[in-house]
Amino acid sequence: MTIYDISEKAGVSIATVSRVLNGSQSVSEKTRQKVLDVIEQCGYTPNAFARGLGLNTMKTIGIMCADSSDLYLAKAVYYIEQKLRGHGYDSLLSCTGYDLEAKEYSMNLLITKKVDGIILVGSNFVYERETDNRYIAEAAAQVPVMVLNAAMDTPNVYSIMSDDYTSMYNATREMLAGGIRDILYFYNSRSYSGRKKLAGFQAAMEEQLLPGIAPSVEFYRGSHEDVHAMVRHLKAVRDKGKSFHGVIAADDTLGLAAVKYAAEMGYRVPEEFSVIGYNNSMLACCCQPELTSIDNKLETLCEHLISTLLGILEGKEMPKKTVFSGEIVRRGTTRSLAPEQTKLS
Amino acid sequence: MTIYDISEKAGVSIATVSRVLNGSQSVSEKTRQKVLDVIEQCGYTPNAFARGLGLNTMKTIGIMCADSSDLYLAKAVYYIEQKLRGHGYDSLLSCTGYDLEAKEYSMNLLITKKVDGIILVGSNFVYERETDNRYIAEAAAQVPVMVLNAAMDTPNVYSIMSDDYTSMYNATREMLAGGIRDILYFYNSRSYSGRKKLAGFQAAMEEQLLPGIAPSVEFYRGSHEDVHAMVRHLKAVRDKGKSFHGVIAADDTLGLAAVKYAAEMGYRVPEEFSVIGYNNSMLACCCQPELTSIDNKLETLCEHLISTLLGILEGKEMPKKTVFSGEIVRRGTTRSLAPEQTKLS
DNA sequence: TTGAAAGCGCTAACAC
DNA sequence: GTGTTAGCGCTTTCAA
Repeated sequence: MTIYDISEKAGVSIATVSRVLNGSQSVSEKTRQKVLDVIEQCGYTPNAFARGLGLNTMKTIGIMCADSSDLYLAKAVYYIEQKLRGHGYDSLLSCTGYDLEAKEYSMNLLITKKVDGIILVGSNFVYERETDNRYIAEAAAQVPVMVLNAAMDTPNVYSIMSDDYTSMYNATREMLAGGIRDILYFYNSRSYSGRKKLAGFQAAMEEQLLPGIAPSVEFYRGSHEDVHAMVRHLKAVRDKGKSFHGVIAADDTLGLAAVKYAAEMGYRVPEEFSVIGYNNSMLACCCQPELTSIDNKLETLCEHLISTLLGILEGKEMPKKTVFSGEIVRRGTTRSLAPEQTKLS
Repeated sequence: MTIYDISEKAGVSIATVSRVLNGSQSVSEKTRQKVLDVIEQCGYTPNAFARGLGLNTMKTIGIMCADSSDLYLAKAVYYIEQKLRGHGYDSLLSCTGYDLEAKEYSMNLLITKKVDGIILVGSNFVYERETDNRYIAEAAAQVPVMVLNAAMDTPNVYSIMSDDYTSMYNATREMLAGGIRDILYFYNSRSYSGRKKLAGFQAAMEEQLLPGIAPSVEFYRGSHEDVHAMVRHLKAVRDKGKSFHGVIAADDTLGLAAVKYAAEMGYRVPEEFSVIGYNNSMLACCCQPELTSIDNKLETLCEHLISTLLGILEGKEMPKKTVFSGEIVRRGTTRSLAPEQTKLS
């Protein structure tokens, strides 16, 4: 069933059918009705490939995501897909994993499929070394590239992010204000936002520590889901003699592991041991006591990401970088402070 | 940059370029090299739309998923996307929500986009009423439809599932064998697999209860992520005078809520209160004590789903229905039984 | 308001 | 082994 069949049955030319299909004004009401009737009756739908060929777009956006089963990334993908479809765009999903080569490969595939834009979900796509980000710049030469949670100063690359540095800085200050000095920073990613978070922690710590003393940080390499391995990691740190009574985690899963660790060590939380997580995911409510965590306004970020992208696709000038601030959500793993106490001297 | 440009620069016809592109044998090594050089040098990539139009496929599979931010569904989507891409297929993701109309709409969109097949992730796509499943049958008239975790006896619809009925039946028997009689079944979905699980629970209970006494079941309607609301729901049940010392949950989130509930009520788990969850997700390791849960082998299901789909697309005859059995993973929320005790008299 | 016809860029059947 | 050419099904000038 093609446009020719319809035009024939309706006794008009294919051009007229095409006009009806595309809602052109210059078709008489009578003709339109006749054509619509035939279309309805035949259950005809235009061939998307042919249309794509003519218009050079199939209204599809490529979404790249290292691991869409990660709680946080999955939510982002979900928001993004929903909002895109609300605007008539389809989403081509590509779960790339964390390996650079795989990312480059996926990126090329998406470009080959002629998507109208690419969204990088998660800051792990942006590397520290300029050369490792060339694949993004190359893609951006073809289509607009949106980056969630990371910034890149590259033409046609747009960033939407939360101010992770400041969020972490404030969280650290707050824990310090609560009287905890031996804080361990527990993280599992050296991504763009991972680096910002770490820097925020270090900045706050260095204001308080004696000069020359480095803040404690621990990098966890294992599976992002293996809470037991995270707990083991913390125990190993302790067994090596590094003592800590507070953990600031780059992620709620790590934070939850810290809560479990505290329980296993017999610490009372938050009296003897404090924890702050990141992302304010459902995990924060899954442990006991519940986890204080930083909300980075994911849905807002995604909304802005999409509206920026749509603007670009319409040819509008849009901001290259949009930054929102995060917010600490206090629960049971941190001591509540009197308002004046939250300010450090 | 088109195939014409390449053919011209290489001094051959477009047919030859096309042959090189598609790895045809009947091209002399010399010509092939020349063409490849030009392609490389120009950075040419074939236009996917034109190709799609000619071949009538763009090697794309539509993935429908009510909520890809759900822990379980997200994992399924992840596995499926990975395996598809491993076989050269792209994934068009559509998060439909739980509303029937939205599902019908999304399904049509995917068909319109001319995907090669559709995968329904999660049993909530299959309704109890035959007429509500017409949209699936209609789609299946166009392309193969794969259903994860639900069965449908419809041409061109293929089901891959875990035996939820038996898993739940066994889990319930095991809790009964542990000496708990006042078990509450806590669920939040009347999907296909939701109905099977419920039936498994009821069957096991009815073997033990006095005739005429109905097993306790509670349906939770709230957000799938709101653990607090789930706990409140359980408290409300208790406040209405229904007492229970065991919870079998249709989902780990509900199970985790039951563990929280027990803690808030001051029950010792598992001595005074038992819980079994479902899906064996990371949540099972997030609560204290850790949650006994049923593993339904999601990755295996997804693997078989994909290989079945690929078989169908190659024109092979494939099984309409594939069933795997689940497995109970025992953790801290159930009493461990001596082997002979696990058998009920 | 309508129609004829020229692309869009590729594949594949057929001829050489 | 290589080239010619006819589609694939649509959009969009340009004329009428």
